Formats: sequence, structure tokens, C-alpha cells
Amino acid sequence: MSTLARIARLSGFSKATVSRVLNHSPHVSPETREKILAIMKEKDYVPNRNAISLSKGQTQQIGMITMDLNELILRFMNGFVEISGRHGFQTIIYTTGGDKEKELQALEDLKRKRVDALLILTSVNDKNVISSYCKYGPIVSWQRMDHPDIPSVAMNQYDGYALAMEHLIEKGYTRIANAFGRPSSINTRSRRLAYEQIMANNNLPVIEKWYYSSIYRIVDGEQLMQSLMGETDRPDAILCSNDLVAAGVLSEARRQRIDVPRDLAIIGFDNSELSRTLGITTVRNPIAGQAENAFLLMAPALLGRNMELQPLSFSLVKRETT
Amino acid sequence: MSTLARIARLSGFSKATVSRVLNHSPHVSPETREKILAIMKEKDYVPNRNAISLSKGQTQQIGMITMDLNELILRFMNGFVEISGRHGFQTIIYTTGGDKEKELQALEDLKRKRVDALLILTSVNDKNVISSYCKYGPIVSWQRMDHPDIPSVAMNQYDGYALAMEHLIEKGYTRIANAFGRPSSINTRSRRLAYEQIMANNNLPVIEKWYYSSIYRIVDGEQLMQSLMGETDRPDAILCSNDLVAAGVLSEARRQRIDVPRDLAIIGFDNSELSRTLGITTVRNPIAGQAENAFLLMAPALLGRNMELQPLSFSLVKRETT
DNA sequence: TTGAAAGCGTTACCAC
DNA sequence: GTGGTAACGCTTTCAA
Repeated sequence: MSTLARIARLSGFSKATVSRVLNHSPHVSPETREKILAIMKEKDYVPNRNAISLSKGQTQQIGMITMDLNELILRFMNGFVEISGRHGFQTIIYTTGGDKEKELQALEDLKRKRVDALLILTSVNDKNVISSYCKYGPIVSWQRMDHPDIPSVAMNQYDGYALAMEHLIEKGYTRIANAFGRPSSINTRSRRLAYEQIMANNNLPVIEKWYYSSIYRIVDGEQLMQSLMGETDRPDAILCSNDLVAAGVLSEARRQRIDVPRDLAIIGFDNSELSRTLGITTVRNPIAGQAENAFLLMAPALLGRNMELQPLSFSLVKRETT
Repeated sequence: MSTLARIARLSGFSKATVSRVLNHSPHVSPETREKILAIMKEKDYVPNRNAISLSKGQTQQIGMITMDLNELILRFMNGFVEISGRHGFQTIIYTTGGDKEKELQALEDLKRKRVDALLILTSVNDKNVISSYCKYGPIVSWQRMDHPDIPSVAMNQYDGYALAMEHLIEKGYTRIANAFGRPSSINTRSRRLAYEQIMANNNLPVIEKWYYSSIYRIVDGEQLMQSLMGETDRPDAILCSNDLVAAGVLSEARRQRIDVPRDLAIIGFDNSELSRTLGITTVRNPIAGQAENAFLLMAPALLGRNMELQPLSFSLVKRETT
């Protein structure tokens, strides 16, 4: 195994000079550089990362914490991996499965300098517990943390929902059902607010009996549609918490011979792969952009320079269900 | 920032003794241990991982290389993360996007001791290039590599396919179409062999005109079903390369008012989340078991002791499409 | 049971 | 431009 010291010995130069070559220092004569590089190549030398990390006090690794992995999380991760890779950082994933202890392990890894920074996608520990680790390195979150030390890149769902609402009303749909996700989450509150305000703006009645919550997956969507079929008074549009739900609603509607979009409009959320294949109108969530911003928020601490966050916005992807 | 040296100074003992406490060495008196532990707690001490890694020459990190992330890969990864975590190893993901250069970076990381071992899920570089890194640490692959130095945990798809075939025949389906994946892959060959042999064993005719290949996704399944509708001579069962394809076939069949499973049986592969929600009969692929075996193959090099691989087998999950 | 000191493989500061 | 050398924070002999 060849080391920097060995290269120094073989080349006749000092370790310092060899190190300079490694780090592209301008204070090395071209001949020296060539000579040393040649020996490195010959001896198949590569610097030991641990030694570098120890010496520099930085590992060039960033940890990503999540309870589980799903399509959305993956899209965020991929975006984050991409930009951090461009800046020379590797990423390591901590899947906690919702276990507080496992999550703490990840936080401890910031303290013990295994990672230089942490990205939280979904967490289970109390925000004050988490924020107590901020002194060891930058921590940025996707989900809102409501803590001054932990910035979040989450977007206000109001805007995305509003886009969908306006589209529906413009198309003439007014009897709108809402399939919400977590009952009292901030996102649900924002979405509900968007629905109510835009209905009011258009002098349309808010129909609370068509509020559904805890609707997350395909089956939930199917069941929702089924229970709707049992009633005489039915909505002419359903705004879904995500694309999975929309897919469930759509497939059940087809099974029930309902003409989509003539008799029922369906809108999903997130613009996932599934919505594309099934042709579901949906709201595009700029996830890669949020991931990028997450890294940019860490940049000052990591790279020593501020970087401008990019402005993000939702957009509507019109397909065959509206 | 407290270091081991500081703890030693404060406690009045040497660094060696403090290190012994850290590593649960039996050669420390209980009182000394207590005293030192108390000071560690008080000073909020945690050992620096880089220093440990450098000193030991091991990082306790394993790299996982993949071109991209999908549900199957994730299941494998989760299984691997789980077992390696139990043995004190963390995992780091290298997503290459099919870029040979990026993949090489990961291999270099084995050389520069950022990771102790590598797990290859999908790779793009030549097996000889990859195997040239074997001298730096254990490399295990999911996909078959056909190289003596790189063991694989892939399973013989013949067995899984045979299970599905026998189930179909037992149920009375004989006019079977096959939706294969990559045209000339080893998996496709095994599956095709299984189909042909089992048909032969039952004195049934092999129908090559119903061989389809390069069928991977939902839309591919839908299209396959559509093209089948145009013909007069139709199969009474379709064996799909994976659950996505089966989902596509199923949804298109429903759209075309075909009675599943009376007029058409559908079997998927992998027992994914989707097959469960849609009620598709499928072949369960013991992915977590394979992931576990992947770690066990590394165990000798990593832990210094041999571990017995567990025997794995496919099984059939019967649902509503057969 | 404990301590002293030599690694581990780099970087970075200070001379020259 | 180049070299000497002290960090970085731990583990691991070898003695005592």
C-alpha cells in the first residue's frame, strides 16, 4: 500500500511537496510536479480519505435522515445527491424506520464527525433534541421544523392547491371533494384554506361533507370512490392528496363506468411517475429544486461562501382527468 | 471539543486507559472505569470516527453501487442496511446513473479506504475492471458477474418461473403468453427455459408467437394487452416479467371488459407493493434474504469469521388474477 | 491494572 | 519552491 511518505521518499522530495502536488498548489515547479505525478501513477497511489478527514476535520460526507424510502423521498434524495456531488460531497442515508434511537445515532454521527452536515427528510425526535446538535454542524430539514436553528425547504402547499382549484373552476367544476392527508398537518391546513378561499372568491359554496382525511394510498382512493357511489349527491371533481390516491379514485371510477373527465374530474399531487403513466392531471412539486436549496442552505458552513437560493413554484400538469 | 487526551488529562489516567474504557477492555479496574465514564459524560465526549478509522484502517462503512433506485433495489438495500447495521456497519449509496466514471469513483473509494467493502446492485463497467479492485476489499454483487472473484447472490429465475407455470397449468390455463424483460439476459433465458420445459413435461405446445420481450413497465403491459386485443387467437394467461407489467396488463384488460381470471389469468413477479394493492398473483422473490447473504459473503473479510449463508427459495403468492 | 510512546496518513505552518 | 515538523485523535504494542 503506497502512502504519501513513500511517494516522497521515492521521488526525493518532501511530504510537504507531495501534498502540494496533490492539492494543486501553485507553488510547485512543473518539473517537480511531473516527476511526482509519474511516481504516483507508477505506484498506483491514492490518498487515504481517513487521513485527510482527520487532518482537515471534514469528511465531505453529508447524512440524510429519513424514516422510510418512497418515490417522493427518493426524488428529493436524488436531487440532493446530485448537487452535493457537484460540490465534492458524498451522501449517506440513515433510514430510521421511525426509531428515535436510530435517528439519534445519525445525529451523533454529526458530533463524531462522520458527516459534516445533516439533511432531515422525515424525523421523529423532538425538535429541541435535534436542534441541540446544531452546534456540531449545519442541519437542514425538508419538513417544517418550526425552530430558528433548523431551516426548512418545504413549500407552502397553498399555492399548489390554489392552482388546481382555479383550473377546476375554470373548467366549470364546482362541486369539489377534497381528499386530504394527515388531518391536522400544516399542509392539510394550507390546502383546506386554499380550497375555502378560492371557493369564496368565486361565490361558490364550501362543501364540508366532502372533506375526507387520512387518505394516503391507492386503496384509500378506491374506497373513497366506492363510498361516494353509495350516495345520491355526488361531487363532480375530486382533489386528491397525492397521485396514489388519484390513481385509486381513477381506477375505481373506471370500474364503475363513470366518464372521466366529463362526469368527474380528478387531480393528483406531486407529478409522480404513476400520474404520468395513467394520464392524471396533477400539481408539479419542484422537488429537485427544494433539494438543491437544501444544499445551498448548508453551503455557507460547508464551503464558506453564501449561495443564492433559487425561487421555486408549483405548476399544473394538465392531462386527461380534467 | 473534547478529545480522548482531554479526558485522560482530566481523569488523571493515561490515554491508553481511556481508550481501554472506550473499547470495553477487561483490563480496567471498575473504579477507574466509573471515574472515566463519569468525566466522559460530563464533558459530553464522543470519539472521533475519523481518528478511529485512520488508526484501525477500517471505516465500518460499506458502499452500495447502483445505476438508479427503484422499488426492488430499495428492498434489497433496506435488507442489506438492516443486517450490516446489526454488525456495526453503515452503508453509503453510490448512484451512478449508468456513468462508468461515477462508478469508478465508488471503486476508488474502496482503494482509498472510505469504505471497507462494496455491494454492487447494478453496474456498467467491465467485470475485469471491477475485479481489479478486489484486492482492496471484498466486493459482492447482486447481478451475476461471472467472475471468480466477485460472488453474486442472484437467484436462478428458473425456479420462480416454474412455480408460476405449474400453478397456471394446474388451474387449467394452457395458452400462455410470456412477457419477458431484457431480450438476451440470463434471467430471460432461464425463464424461457422454464416455460418450455414445463410445457413439454405436460405435453403442451410451446407458442413462440406469444413471446414478447423488452417489456418492463406499466405502459408496456398496457400496450401488450392492446395489441393482443387486435388478434383473434388469444392467450388465456399472461406471465409477466414483473408486477408493473402485470398491473398494466390487468388495467387494460379491465378497460377492455375482459373477465380476469376467468378468461385471462395474469401473474406478476417480485411480490411488490403494487401487486398487493391490485390483488395480482405473483412470485415472491426473497430479496431481503439475498441482501442478507450478500453481507454474509463479506463477513469473512470484514469480521474475520465465516458465516453460513441461508438457503433461499421463491414462493407463489396467490391472489385474484389466477 | 496502568502508562509511555510509536504509529495511522494526511495537512498546514514556519523556515529557508 | 521546497523542506522540517507539529498537529489531527485515536489504537496498539511493550514495559512496568
